[in-house]
Amino acid sequence: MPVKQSHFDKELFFQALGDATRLRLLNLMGDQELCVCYFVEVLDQPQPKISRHLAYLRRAGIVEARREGKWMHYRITRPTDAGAAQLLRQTLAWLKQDRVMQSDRARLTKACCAPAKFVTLQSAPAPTAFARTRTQKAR
Amino acid sequence: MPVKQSHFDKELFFQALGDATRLRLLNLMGDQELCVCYFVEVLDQPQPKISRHLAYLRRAGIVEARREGKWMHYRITRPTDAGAAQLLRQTLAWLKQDRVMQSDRARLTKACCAPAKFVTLQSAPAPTAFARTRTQKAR
DNA sequence: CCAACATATTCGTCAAGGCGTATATATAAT
DNA sequence: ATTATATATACGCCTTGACGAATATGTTGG
Repeated sequence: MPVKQSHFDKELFFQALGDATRLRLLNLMGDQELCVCYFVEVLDQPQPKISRHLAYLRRAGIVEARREGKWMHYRITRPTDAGAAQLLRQTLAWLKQDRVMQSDRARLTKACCAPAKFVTLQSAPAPTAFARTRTQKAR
Repeated sequence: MPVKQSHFDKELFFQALGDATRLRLLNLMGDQELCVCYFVEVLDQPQPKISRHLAYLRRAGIVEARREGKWMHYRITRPTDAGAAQLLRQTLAWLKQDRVMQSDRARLTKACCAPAKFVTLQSAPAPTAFARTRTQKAR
């Protein structure tokens, strides 16, 4: 007898990927957890817009959020569906080849290594990947 | 010096995949060329609806069309962008695991092997994959 | 409690796109 | 030419979702 397959919504999955801002957000997250303020800073877009797109990705089951004090950290989730997981991985790899995505990542690195230069990031928590390279201002 | 990358529209690509009907159409095409009337028959949806979705896929550069007399044959195109091509291939493989997609394929096989049973398909050209298995009614 | 800060949500507006219905176009057959 | 057949497009209606602006929520520190 066949195994009851979890009904993964492929339509919703692709719709979530069908927006340039959301693709840029996913590219920035990549493998590391990121705080909202970094998205706002790096993409230079209004904070409500960023939050709305993150909420969309969350509803689609592509990202998860974790609260740490005032800050919200978003990270990419491995979808329950194996096919979706593989497609997502491959999509992220695809994005890395994109010019715009590369420069986004470059700006993120800059912001993470020298956040004091950005007024809005002075007290932001550093992403884990960069945590060791800076003095820890946030608890 | 870097090679000038063709600006493949990833947003449009994913949007094209973000619709259940279009996914079903792509699944039916798979690797073979198909005539519009088969889509209409197998999916049991109004013909204008099918045509509109095929037009969408065409605009997105995912399928190509070929006219043969009164009939239009649609087939999946290999996208110019290598990453998109791989994602598309993988998506098609993913679809094959889906219940609905499997039953769609089963109905297609039925329609192709015994089209005389379907009034609307009596004079339809058989897909190439099935051409040898039937008497050729269409030129 | 209150102020400051980070983030989320709401609201009104607008464009994209899905649908059914009707109609137009293209080709073939008579 | 006319008619039938296959497919495409146009129209009106409706929903989704993207946006900016304003406001609400949640958390920390005084």
